[in-house]
Formats: sequence, structure tokens, C-alpha cells
Amino acid sequence: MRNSSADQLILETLGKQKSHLTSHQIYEAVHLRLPALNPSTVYRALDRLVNQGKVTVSDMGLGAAVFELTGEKPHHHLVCQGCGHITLIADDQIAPLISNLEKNYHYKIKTNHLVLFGFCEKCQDTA
Amino acid sequence: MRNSSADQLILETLGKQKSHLTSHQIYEAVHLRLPALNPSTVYRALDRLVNQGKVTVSDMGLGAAVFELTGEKPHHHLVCQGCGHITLIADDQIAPLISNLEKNYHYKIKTNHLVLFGFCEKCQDTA
DNA sequence: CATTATAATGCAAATCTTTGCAATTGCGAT
DNA sequence: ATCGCAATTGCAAAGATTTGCATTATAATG
Repeated sequence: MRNSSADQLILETLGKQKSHLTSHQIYEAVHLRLPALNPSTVYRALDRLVNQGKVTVSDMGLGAAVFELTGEKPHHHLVCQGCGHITLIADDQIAPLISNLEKNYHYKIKTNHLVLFGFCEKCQDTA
Repeated sequence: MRNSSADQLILETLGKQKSHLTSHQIYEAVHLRLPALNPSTVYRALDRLVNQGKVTVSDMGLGAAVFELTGEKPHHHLVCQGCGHITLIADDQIAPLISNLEKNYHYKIKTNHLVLFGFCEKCQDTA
């Protein structure tokens, strides 16, 4: 592994961003700052960063996967399929489950961003 | 909503399949049995079925999302990022967490297939 | 049975993403 | 400083998926 300028650029881009970005949004952002960069380079760099664990990818129920910098602390989300509202789940709600599974299955779990879909209070009434 | 032949075909295809299929694999299978069917029709039908809850989509860590018939019972998986091995997680390991979250956040959770990534016992040693 | 509203489909174009291969570049070893 | 290996990149083509719009088919209604 080597010091790649594409990787750097992507990390910076994600760093400035508080929300999640799709791969295409990332490509666009990076392309703005370095138009010479080839699409395939960006997509491959993104792949690389995910494999290295520097970037986290998750499906938030939009058509496409979204990316973010891997944070220090795990965090999780509830996504309402009715109104699209997103609720943050405190990690201590999830952490015990994770360590249980690790114990029972002799696993070291890397997933640090769970996304659960469902219906929030309001939208349950509507449906 | 209406009785769509594309929908039927997709449901049958998934029914005969014990493992998960990518959208493209589904397109190929359906295309074999009804070559006249347009790709966009298949992709749109698949979308529809997911929205109707008849089909479940999940990211198993391959490049693409995979689809399966929505089962009666939730089931979950551990996926090893080292060797790719997949372990079934008993639902009673997960169910308590789900009902807790539903209580605490006033949510009705629909997600019925959790996928957690990590490293199995063997691959932890290697890494 | 005819009519109408709406859902599903086909088609073609656009878009997004991946892939193979050749050329380049960075990094460690000499 | 140079050499050589392996990683990164560019390019072009292929592949996969989405979209807009016109057309067709279905189901409900009168």
C-alpha cells in the first residue's frame, strides 16, 4: 500500500462532510477539485479505503450505498420507511448484543454502523 | 397494484433458490424463461416487490445487494471478512434487542435480516 | 359490453460503475 | 542515486442500472 493522492482527496472530502455520501457524490466532489482524476481511479480508491477500514459503507435505504469516515465510536440508525426520518441509536443499546455475539460465536465483529428500517410512531398510525 | 407477470416470475425464481441472488442474477434467470422481458421491467418489478415487503434485500459484503423471498422467521448472518464464511445467527439472539429498541424509540422495526461483518476465530489468528 | 383510470411494460438514451490492459509512479532495497 | 517490484492510475470499452416517455394491458365502473 502506498500514499495515493486519490485516497487523500477522498478522505478530505469525507472529513469535511457531516452526512453520508454516495459513491457518485464522492466522485463529483473529488472531480471538482481535481478534474483530471479518472472515475475509475476514484471508485477504486474508495474500494480500497473501505477494505482498509478507513471508510465505512452502509445502506440507508436510498437506492445507493453511502460512505463516511470510520468514526471512533460506533453509531447506529433507525430509518423510517414512511417519512424517511432518521434516528440515532445510542451505542450502548447495541454494544451488549455485539459483545454477546462475539462471545457466543468466537467472532471479532467489525460492523460499526447498524441501520434498522421500520416505521416511526407517526407513520405507524398512518399505515 | 396489479397482477404482474414479471413479479410472478421473479417470485418463482427466488422461490426455487435457497441462496441469495443479486439483481443481475435475477435478471438473467428471468430472462432465460421469458427472453422478451425487458431489463428495465425486471429491475422495476424487483423494486416493487421489495417495497411491498415480499422480497428482502441485504448487503452481504459482495459488491452488490442480494435478494431473497421474505421468510416467515427473521434470520441473521455473520460474515467473515477474512475467509468469507457465513454463520447463521439464531433469531433469539437478536429478537430481544429489536423489541427493546421498538419500546425505547416507539418504532415498528421491519428489518428482518441483519448482516454483521467481522472475523471468525481462524481469521483472527491470521490477521 | 364499453369506458376510463391506472399500473405495467417496452424502448432508447443516459448514467453509473466495473474491468482489462498498458503506462506510470512511489517506495524499499541495493 | 539507481533498480526493480508492486501499487496506482488512465483510458477505452463493456456492463449494469436507471430514467423519461409513449404504448399496452388490466381491473374497476357505469
